[in-house]
Amino acid sequence: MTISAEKRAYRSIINLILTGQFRPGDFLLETEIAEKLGMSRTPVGKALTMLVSEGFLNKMPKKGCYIPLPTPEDAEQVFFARKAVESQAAAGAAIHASEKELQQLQEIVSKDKEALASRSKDTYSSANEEFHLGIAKASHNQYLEKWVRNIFWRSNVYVFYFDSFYKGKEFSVPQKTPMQHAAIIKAITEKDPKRAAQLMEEHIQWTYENLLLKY
Amino acid sequence: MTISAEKRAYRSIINLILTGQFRPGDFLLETEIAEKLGMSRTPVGKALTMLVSEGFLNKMPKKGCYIPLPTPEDAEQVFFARKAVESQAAAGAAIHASEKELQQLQEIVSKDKEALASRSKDTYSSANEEFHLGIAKASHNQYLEKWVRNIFWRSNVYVFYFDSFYKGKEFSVPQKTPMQHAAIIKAITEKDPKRAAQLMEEHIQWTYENLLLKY
DNA sequence: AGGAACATTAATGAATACATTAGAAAGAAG
DNA sequence: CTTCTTTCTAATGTATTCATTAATGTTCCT
Repeated sequence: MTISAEKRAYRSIINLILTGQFRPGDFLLETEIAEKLGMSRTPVGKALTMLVSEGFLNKMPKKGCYIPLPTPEDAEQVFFARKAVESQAAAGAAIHASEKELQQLQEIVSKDKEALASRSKDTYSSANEEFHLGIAKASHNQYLEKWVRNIFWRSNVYVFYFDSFYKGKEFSVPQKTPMQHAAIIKAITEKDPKRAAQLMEEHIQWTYENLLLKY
Repeated sequence: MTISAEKRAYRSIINLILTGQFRPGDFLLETEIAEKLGMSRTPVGKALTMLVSEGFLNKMPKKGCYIPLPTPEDAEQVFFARKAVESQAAAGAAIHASEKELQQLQEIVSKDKEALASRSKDTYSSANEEFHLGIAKASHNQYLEKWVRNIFWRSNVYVFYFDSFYKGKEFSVPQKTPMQHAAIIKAITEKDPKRAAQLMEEHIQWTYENLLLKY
């Protein structure tokens, strides 16, 4: 089973951005990416089209696609939107999650604690992504799941962007994160949608305010 | 200023679906649409790619794009997702709407009442769309706005699909809609985000339950 | 008749070729 | 030296061509 060039392009572009090889404000040239990935412009163009329609990139007609510049206004929009969709994804998960999914979510809490101990940014990042996307998946709502995935990646641009100011300093996992995650999972397991939503909203708000402290 | 072929294709495809020329389950053939619109497959392909990534169409690799079949499960997901994003868009509008936007929203309430009087489906549809998308725009949150637009169109497929069972019968505008709309606008104007969100959620829930009665 | 192997076809997936245009660069006028 | 105009270029926008494949139909054997 060979993966399509379009999907490869899509994944690669996201990686290039999240690993900082392209930075906010940069234009992503179809021609350049196509060459780098050893494919034609066609699949690259479609991948860029997707990323634009997902709000991950902006586009200027006849000019190209670029990574939106982080601004306080956009950050506020991103985290407001995250609260909206992720809190309701958590509520949905409290209603629809299967036993197996609840079990998997429990395991993520353990990973969280390991990440806290390891003080490794990659480990933390990975556990954090599993948590948020795992809940989205457990909501069994394809629309919410898609939106959560998109806005989560978009918000990661902020996390990585601000972290770049702190290169060299020791990475500090926010201490309260694992406890907040655990509390959310608990509410979902107890099938308490209102509480799960409330806790998720507070958690994201807390993440946002934590980010603002870095200005 | 000439509009791009890609945008024309995008608009046209949405119209073809919402006007019932393509029906749920149908495959949208690039080649057929390209011919119909007098353009090549390239811009049509990109338009389809967008619609898929917006959740408006589904896609099977190497097979094509099709309009998802309406199912009770999907309808529940659509309206749950609508409640999530539209209620928070209403909250955002209560916080961020400009004076001019508030004025425009007020005018829509008048249109609503005219639509109720005219008993015209098109007039009602148009006023309804202006209301929901107008609030999304007034939220000044580009992510919520995009999601609201996408899920609103998706939910319209349901409205039109179920209405098709009632061809020939007189179209009846839901009587309570204008009052609900007016109440939401009032909350937004009074800058009461919590109340705006609550009312919007109830309005969408009511719309959903009304739809279910048609089974 | 039934079904496995093969051929046909009609669609998407991808590469290439061509058209258009925004922006840079160069040159002319003031 | 600045500013306006022109030219050039490099990128996107679109069309076209080639490759691949899922679906269907056909043949031939049992």
